Amino acid sequence: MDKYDALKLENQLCFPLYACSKAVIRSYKPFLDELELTYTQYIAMMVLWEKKSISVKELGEYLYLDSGTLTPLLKTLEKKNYVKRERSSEDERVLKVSVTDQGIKLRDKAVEVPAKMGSCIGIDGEEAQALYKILYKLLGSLDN
Amino acid sequence: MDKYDALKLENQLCFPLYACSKAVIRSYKPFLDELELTYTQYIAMMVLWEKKSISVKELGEYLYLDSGTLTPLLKTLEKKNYVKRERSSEDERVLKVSVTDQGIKLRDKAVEVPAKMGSCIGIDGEEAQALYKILYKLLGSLDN
DNA sequence: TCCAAATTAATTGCGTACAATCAAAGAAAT
DNA sequence: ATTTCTTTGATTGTACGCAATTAATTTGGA
Repeated sequence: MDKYDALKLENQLCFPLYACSKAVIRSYKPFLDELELTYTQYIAMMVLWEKKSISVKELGEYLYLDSGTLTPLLKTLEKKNYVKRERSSEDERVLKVSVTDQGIKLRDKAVEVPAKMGSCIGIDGEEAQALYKILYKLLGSLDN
Repeated sequence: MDKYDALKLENQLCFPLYACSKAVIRSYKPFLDELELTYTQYIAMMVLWEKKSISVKELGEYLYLDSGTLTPLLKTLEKKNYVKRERSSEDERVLKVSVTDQGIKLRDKAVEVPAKMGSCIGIDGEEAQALYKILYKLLGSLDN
């Protein structure tokens, strides 16, 4: 009809993506507050729990985040005693981030979070599967 | 296998959602730079182009954003002469935002953006449709 | 060996996000 | 009319996101 139809909010794919992402992160907040973690800190801890020790660069590759975001975030996690930051002795440019004992303890509390969140989400398993698949495809096509 | 499987990044639905949202916004940047708009300013302008004049509260309802985000953003758009901000005479609490002539001109440049973006997205129409539908369902279930 | 290029974080600066609080204005009730 | 409640934005403070720049270090030639 209208030559400006393409600019209507309801005709965008980006907008529900953007709004959903924020809505989901908002839904995590009450659970993450109990762990004193923000959402971004939570996903950073996820990688750290798995890898135990990792460079800032590698961590950024997993999370699609750069040092401008990660440096202050990791300093905050260090203040909370969840991680330790130290330069690699082989290559002084590399900063290795590793989980502390406190950080490891946190994992047992955190393991409850995904189930709690799952019950907030109003789509069924099949849709979640489909969503997951399309999102990773889209991510793969945009990333680089 | 592992009792901590639920905490793996690849088992989260939230993460690709979060990463995709940022990746898409990043992809818009080169096109929006030409209009001197950020992504959030762009979607705010979308609503304003449609509605011509709207209160901050209503705008926030469309965008799922609060005044803490919108007030500084709208002041920036006002500095760029794309919008005008003035109190309603009927109810002084209400601040009406309206598009200026400059703002209306911008629409003709912006109308090219959705097509340009479309060609960046690596999923087909059917998948995009499915994604759109699931995202709005999820958004509806979380929002309140 | 020495120097240019590349790698890796840190820093800076701007623009969101959003919770929490505040203040002003209007509405509603007795 | 006075008080109370509600609505609406603005403000403040914390935490991202990310581009751009800088600094330190290592690597890879000539």
